[in-house]
Amino acid sequence: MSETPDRQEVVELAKRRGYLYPSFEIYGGASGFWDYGPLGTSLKNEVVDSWREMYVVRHGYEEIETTTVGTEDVYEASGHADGFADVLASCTDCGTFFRADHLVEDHTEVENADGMPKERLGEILAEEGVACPSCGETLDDARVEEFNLMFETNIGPGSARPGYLRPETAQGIFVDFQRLKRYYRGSLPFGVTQVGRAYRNEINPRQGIVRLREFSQAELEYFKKPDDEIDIAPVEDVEVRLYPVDEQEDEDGEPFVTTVGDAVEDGVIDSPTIAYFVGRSQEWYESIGIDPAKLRFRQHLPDERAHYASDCWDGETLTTYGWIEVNGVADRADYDLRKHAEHSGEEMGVFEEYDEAVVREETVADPDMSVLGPEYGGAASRIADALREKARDEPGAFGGDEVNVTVDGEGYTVPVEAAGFERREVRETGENVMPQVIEPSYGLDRIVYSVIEHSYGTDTVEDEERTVLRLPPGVAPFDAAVFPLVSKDGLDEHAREVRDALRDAGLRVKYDDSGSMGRRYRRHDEIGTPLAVTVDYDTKEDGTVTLRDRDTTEQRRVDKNEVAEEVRSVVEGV
RNA sequence: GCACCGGUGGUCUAGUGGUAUGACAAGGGCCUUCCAAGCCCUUAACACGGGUUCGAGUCCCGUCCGGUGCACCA
Repeated sequence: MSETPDRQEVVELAKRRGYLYPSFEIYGGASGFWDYGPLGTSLKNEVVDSWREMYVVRHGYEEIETTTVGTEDVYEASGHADGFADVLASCTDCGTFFRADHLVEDHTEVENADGMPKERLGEILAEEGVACPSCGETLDDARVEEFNLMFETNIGPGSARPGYLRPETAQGIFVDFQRLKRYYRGSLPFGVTQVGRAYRNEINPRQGIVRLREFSQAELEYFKKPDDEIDIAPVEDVEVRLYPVDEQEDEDGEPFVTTVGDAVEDGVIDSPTIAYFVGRSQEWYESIGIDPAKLRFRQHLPDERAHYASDCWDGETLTTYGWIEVNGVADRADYDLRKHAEHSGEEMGVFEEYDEAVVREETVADPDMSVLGPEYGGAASRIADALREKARDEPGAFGGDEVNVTVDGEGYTVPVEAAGFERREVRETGENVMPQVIEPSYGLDRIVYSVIEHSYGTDTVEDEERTVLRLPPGVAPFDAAVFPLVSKDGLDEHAREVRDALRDAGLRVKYDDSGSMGRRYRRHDEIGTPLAVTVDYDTKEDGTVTLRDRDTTEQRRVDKNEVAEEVRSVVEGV
């Protein structure tokens, strides 16, 4: 396990070296908002690139980009408008927050307090003399306020139409589902990804970059038939640390390490598809520098599941903030598509053809209303309905000259010719199914922060302590640094040529000729640059440069014409 | 949101009412043949807004930000 760093030192380094900046710092800042500096942006881009490499490139889960502002309909359908808009009552004596509707329901005769306006809830609390469950003081002067975690805005001038900043990127994919289903030519399963910002107006975010009001998500919505499961074979041997509900509820319960294959076989993870994405997540985390000893997957307890999820496994990393959630693999079932189908009236299902068409016999009645109408007057249409029902359920009743039905306790006898009874063959080639959704969703900011913490370390080089970010070469902000041994005798010009050659080869390179060699090595150790290329007097003689490794500090000589390939083979892990 | 503590150059820091100390870092120059060397010069701070006072980094109030605990986290 990597050492546990001092958070102050990590945050200080991140700010000082250009990884993370508090937003609007010159105006005092605002909690829950952080900017990425040049190095942070580069690191985050590398992390996002490798995420895309995994899902978009290797799995073919193509990426879309949807708006960050959504209309009210979207979030009414998704449940966020209600789910996010709790009425909170805060005790003026001890400051504790409570759900006002829960207080009213639990402590008075009033039922169905959910959805009551805040004014009414406040009145009830005062009238009924409800006491604060925390300190016992009466809540007659409690502050009762609606708090919606979604940022609200207006679409167009005035306040005609409310809009919300999206609280997750997922809804954009669900809302576009009909188009996406046509894009994938109507066949399940398929996956759609999105990377982007989401917004939650947290009550009091205080954990640095771990709890943000504006944050970046990378989400995959994997749409499948109810009994489709991804084959776990590619990840069955991947070792994962799991913390299922049983272990969490058991006093002596502990997370344990197993393989994805065994987790499915032993029924620890019900859904092979969820297990597959847990395995892929594990592999990906290790590739970007998350310490596997500080990584686990914890199953949500039933009462912490989101309103849409039937099962959920969270990836968690151990940081100086404790275990923090960095991703969730949630079984959203058909919740979202069903809700959007209901609210929009649109068909969200996918037509699935059977392997073989099913042919079955159907019995139907098509009553002749020109006979029934004049004969039975006002009862005619109900009699017709009864005939249709009878044709379906009791076809034998149509065998004679007449058929009897009962409507509202009164019997009617109808000539069988008027019933329009028919036996016919029906060929069913398939059915509409509502896709089930498995959603792996990643919190990029927390992941980037975890990578920084897990990479942070100190060691001793030549009796001097140094700070080093042991970032995997593939995600480090710079691929290499280029130094002239001294900035005279033409070595500096030579070094700039080497820099330019590396840049032409598509590598991210920083040139540095300030201070001593040792100082430059330290600078780049601290920001995690994996390799340093030094141009010295021998370069002029034999065309070789030294290539110095960040982690071992070992050096070797490489021909300057081959240095680009050498660097590339390290950063690409070949 | 409540309570307590804190906020001085990029970083760390001295400063108990009289125009802010030092170090490191950074930039320029000299020097320099591979792991924070040396010399010269330079840049650069009292979180913000009020108040008390002849005078406020210092005392008071409010706000913002951070830390810790409580609460919140669909």
